[in-house]
Amino acid sequence: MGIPKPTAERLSQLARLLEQRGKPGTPISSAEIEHLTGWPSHTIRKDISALAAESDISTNSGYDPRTLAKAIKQALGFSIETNKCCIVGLGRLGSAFLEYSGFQSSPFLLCAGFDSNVNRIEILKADFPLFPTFKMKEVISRLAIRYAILCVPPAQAQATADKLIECGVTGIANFTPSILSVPSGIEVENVSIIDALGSLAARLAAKRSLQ
Amino acid sequence: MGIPKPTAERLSQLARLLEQRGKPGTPISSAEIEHLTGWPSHTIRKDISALAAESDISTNSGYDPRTLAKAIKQALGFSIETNKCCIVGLGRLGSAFLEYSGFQSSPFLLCAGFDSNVNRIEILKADFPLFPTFKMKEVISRLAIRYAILCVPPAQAQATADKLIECGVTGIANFTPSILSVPSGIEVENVSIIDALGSLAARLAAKRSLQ
DNA sequence: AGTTGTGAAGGTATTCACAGCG
DNA sequence: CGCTGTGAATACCTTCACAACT
Repeated sequence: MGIPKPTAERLSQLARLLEQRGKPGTPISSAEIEHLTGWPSHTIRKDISALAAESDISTNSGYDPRTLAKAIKQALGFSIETNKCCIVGLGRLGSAFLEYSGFQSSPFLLCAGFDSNVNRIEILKADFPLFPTFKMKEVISRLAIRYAILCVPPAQAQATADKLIECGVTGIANFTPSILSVPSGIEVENVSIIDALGSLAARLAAKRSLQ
Repeated sequence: MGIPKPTAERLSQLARLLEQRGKPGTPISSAEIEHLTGWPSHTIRKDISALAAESDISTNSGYDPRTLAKAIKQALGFSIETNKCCIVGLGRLGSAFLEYSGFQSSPFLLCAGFDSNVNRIEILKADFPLFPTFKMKEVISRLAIRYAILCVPPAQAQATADKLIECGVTGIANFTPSILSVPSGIEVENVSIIDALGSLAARLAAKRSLQ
């Protein structure tokens, strides 16, 4: 019941791939997706079958990109509601997300930024308002924000996370190298460049060892 | 044979946690790690047992943080050699990594940055040299760089990746929203804020649905 | 007591192989 | 035929339960 986590991750990336591929009219086969992504074609077919979508998704020469992308987004709940997010910590990393282009076709909406340095808030520009940290409680509850992108210095990570949770945030994308501890019911996703490089190295080492 | 991927990810984070915890002398129990991370204590014990480490790693009241951290790093190949990395694309996101503090206790060494905008290279400061893009081939092969952190605009992502691979890079941490296609033998790790938020949302939805 | 360590059981995801369809 | 779709087999990871140790 429900879509397996690894499957959901692949499908989410597949939807992005379909959009960036262009040629929305010409069908795409599981073999072509294998070539583009490296995932075996049978895995892709299984993943797609988990969508339990209508049958007009595929033809005799592959999948229809538009229909498939739509089916994926629907199955993953991307269209049901837009989830509000805020950025916390507008240093180099945090402020980089102010102009990140990837949010458009996603179910997530950036709608606030916070930093304890009032000066920064006045200098930086964004499509949504920026606030000093002491207004966090008021803004997060007023806008009903449920997700936070945490980009503060490592030493402040845990304290800031605690505060966010108190304000009603239930999901934290943690760009800090700190490991956060949170009460049950709250989810954290660690987005660490070190972990990313680590798993690259591990996979390359695994390949090496089997000749 | 070999350490399972999910286990390796948890252990890598655990090593960071042990270091940031302080008190390197006082033992830590699997129950305490469960409290800090949310991973069940039996999973942690299984993970640690996969290290096949010497027995002085644990006492009757828990694990010795220093010994455990060392054992993890060794098992994950963190100490065998330092892996050289470069940053490609020094816009907001890329330049943020120039001052990222998480590299110290990792097996990865940032040793070059590239951008096509010569002006940026002169303005930005880093502990390692920055080069214009046309020197990529020469620098990457001279320094024997094998990992790249890709931070260019999405439209240039695939072309830049192709070039990096041609230069000898075998692992790419892709911070771009683009999905890259690469030949076999090359590994890509997608580090996407959208995917991170997506998996947060999926996990929270799963929790909701089971009451 | 309170801890780790681990074989065995259970659950999930991947891979296979081939049926079915245009 | 080339393609998708899917039950069955396999491999993998997690969870359990309890023995062993201090």
